[in-house]
This record gives sequence, structure tokens and C-alpha cells, in this order.
Amino acid sequence: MLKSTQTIHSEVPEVVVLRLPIYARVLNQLMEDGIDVISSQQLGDLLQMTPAQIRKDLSYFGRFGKQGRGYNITFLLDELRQILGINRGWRACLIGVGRLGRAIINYPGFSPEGFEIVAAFDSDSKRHATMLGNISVNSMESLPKVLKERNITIGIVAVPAIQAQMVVDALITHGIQGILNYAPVAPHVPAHIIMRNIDPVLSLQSMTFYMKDNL
Amino acid sequence: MLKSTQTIHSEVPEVVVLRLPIYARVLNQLMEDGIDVISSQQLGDLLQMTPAQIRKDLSYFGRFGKQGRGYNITFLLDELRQILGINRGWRACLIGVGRLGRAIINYPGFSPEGFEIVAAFDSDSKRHATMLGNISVNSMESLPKVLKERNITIGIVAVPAIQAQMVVDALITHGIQGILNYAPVAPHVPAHIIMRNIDPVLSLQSMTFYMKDNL
DNA sequence: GGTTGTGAATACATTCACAGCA
DNA sequence: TGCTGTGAATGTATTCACAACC
Repeated sequence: MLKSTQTIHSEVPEVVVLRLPIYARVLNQLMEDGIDVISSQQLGDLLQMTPAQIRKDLSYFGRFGKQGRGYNITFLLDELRQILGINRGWRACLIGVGRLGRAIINYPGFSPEGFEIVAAFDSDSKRHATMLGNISVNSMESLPKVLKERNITIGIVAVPAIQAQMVVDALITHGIQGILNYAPVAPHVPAHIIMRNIDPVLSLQSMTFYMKDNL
Repeated sequence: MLKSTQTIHSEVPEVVVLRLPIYARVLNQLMEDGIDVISSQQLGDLLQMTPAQIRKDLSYFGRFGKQGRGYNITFLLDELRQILGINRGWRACLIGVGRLGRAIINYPGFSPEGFEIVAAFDSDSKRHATMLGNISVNSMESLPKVLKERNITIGIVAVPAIQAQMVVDALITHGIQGILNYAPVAPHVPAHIIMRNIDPVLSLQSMTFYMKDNL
């Protein structure tokens, strides 16, 4: 389904990739609102960014708009979902089922977007074989087997900082391709592994820089 | 306690500010490990970044190192904590005490870093006056009064996407300076308000871009 | 020798501005 | 006319490379 005319730049800047899901989300909302077409100007107003940036970002992947008209929302959303790889489901496992891990399993935002947590692991044997919702907690020893059997490609890490590097190494050894890390530390990973860190404390600590002189 | 010789650039790039907490965290770890001095080279190895970037980042705020030796860890950490404003406590409130909000209140990472959630609010009256740990859930109407009384400057938003803009507006109206937003949408805020978004789904969706062609 | 701090150079990201098209 | 797509221009961030210093 490739368009023969489109030019795909070999290297898309990562900042651009980070913005695509934001575009996809707002387009999805617009679609639900029953809107058909939108210009980069209007999109920029909604997202608080310049129309030129939106057009430039999209131009890395193809020519999706119509001059004089704008972008067809359904079409553009579809293209973006394909580009991002979110037009299909992804299977993830959770490592660490303490308070944080249990909160993650109960987070209702993943599954509607196609991210399904289909296995959980913990190093504490007291937690093994207990159930969390409809998945059971496995031992770390069963990691290789379960990852393979269930075709899991994403690991969600919710263990204490001290264990994070070890867990990440194990995940990578057994074929995980992407890691969503909630541990308050940034483990080292080889270049072909893609990792995202969720770290609310770091966010707060960079906020207070701007707040400390007020009042 | 200002050093008279140091030059403080009037505009520090935001990317630099975002990295400072990362430096502070690793320095804290090194201090606990009993290490006294570290070079930008060693720090760069630990953090997977170039020594030049670390030196340049720090140079925005002063001259903290010693040629031929490196940085005294205790001293640098202390300076960074002061620069970031994390050498004192911050009082936050939580808005939205659904599953996500309750997970946030129970998150054990905030308080050791000086961020204390001292009030909670919810628009659902069935939740009012219930207790979460040792704080009670207040009505949205009491927001102005409670924020003022308890000198709260940070708002943590954990409401559904649809309510997020309204809640953020209310927080700003009543004097909140910083917002940590967990809602899967980026509300609009005036320039003087500093907001950080925590959005694991966006993180996953930008991950899959790099994963979709593997295997 | 070893390491910082920093201008200069390079690399990268954003914005401008306009030709081209519906 | 109205808007896209995109080279060129500008603005920002990173890295280099070296004088200054311990």
C-alpha cells in the first residue's frame, strides 16, 4: 500500500516521532466530533504549535494534505496509525507487582489503545501464583518461556531502582524490544532497544526550578 | 549566599533544566556510595552523555569544578538542589481520587524528595469526606479556601481527559503555579504556569514506531 | 598529567516565505 | 482564494578543542 511518489526521509528526527502520537490523539478526538477536514493552522491552534511545524513533521512521511483545503482527518489519522505501528495490538508484560505495578495493571488507558498487559512477573515468591485481575504472577525464572509463548515484545518495569538494571538486562536477553520504565533510574540499554522513562519526580524537580522565586 | 564572580545567563535552555534533576539524582547516589569527587568524564559514562554537555550545562549556573580534579559531589549536589529549588519542601494537592488518583497518593516516591500531597479534591460528592491514607477528600468548591490555607503551590491532576482543562483552569485561578498532569490530554495554560505531562500511552506510541518493522 | 570552563564550530530543529496546486 | 509542501534562513543545542589552572 505504499504510494510510489512519496519520499520517505531515511532519518526522521526523534522529536518528530514524539509528536506524532499527539497528532494522532487530537485527530481521533476531531473524528469523534464528526469533523472531516482540518488545516495545519487550525491544528496548530488546538495544539499550541506553529502550522509550519505540523506540515514539516508530516512531510517526513508523505504528502497527506490537499492545497487550499487541508487534511482529511480520517485519512491522516489512518496514515499516522500505520506510521506509528498503532494500527495493531501490542502485547506487554509487567515486571514488579508492588503498589506501583498493581496501579499500572489497573490503569485503564492502555487497552483501548491496543496495549495489552498479558503477563506479570515478580522476584518475590510470596507473590507467585496470585492473581491480578485476570493474569497470574509468574516467577522471574519463567520469563524466557512466557515471553516466547505469548509473543510479548514490550516490557513494563515497575521494580525498585536497585533492581531495574538487572530486570532490563533480563528482558533484553530474552528478546524484548521496547521498555517502559517506571523505576526512578535510567538503565543502560543497547542502541537497538527503545526505552521510555516515566518519572514524575524528575518532572516535579524541573518544575520547581521555575517556581522557586515566585511569591 | 551568591558568589559574586559567577555569571548567570539570563536564559537557561529548558533542556538544560530538564537534565539537572538527573544530575542531582546520580550525585545523590554517588554520595551515598561514599564517593567524594567525580569528573565530567566519569559522570558522562554513568549517564550515557558527553562530558562536554555536562560541563556546559553546569556552566549556565556557575563554576562548580576544580581543574585537574573534577567536582566535589557534596558541594555540587548542594548547589543543584538550591538551583532547582528542591532544597526545601513543596506542598501539592491531588485532583481526582479515582483509581489513578489513589495510586498517585500511594506512590512512595514523592515524599522522600520533599513533595507532600496535603489535600485531595474530587467533583464526585460520593467521594467527599472519605479518607485516603491520612488526608480527606474535599469538594471542588473548597479548593480556593484549602489552597490558600495550606499554602499549596502544586496541583496534580488525575481526572478524566474531558475534565482536565476545567480543573487546570480552576487551579490556576486560585493561585497554583505548577501542574503535574496525568490526564491523557495537554490542557492549555498561560506562559507563567509550568506544566508537566505524564502520559505513558504517548510514550508507548512513540516506541512502537521503532519496533513495528522488527521481526 | 588531568580536568574544568567556554568561545567557536558544527549539528540539529524550527520557522519563514513562497511556488504550486485545488 | 486558501492551503500544502518544502527549500532557505534562522534559531537552538551539542560538541569540539584548547587556554587556564590544580
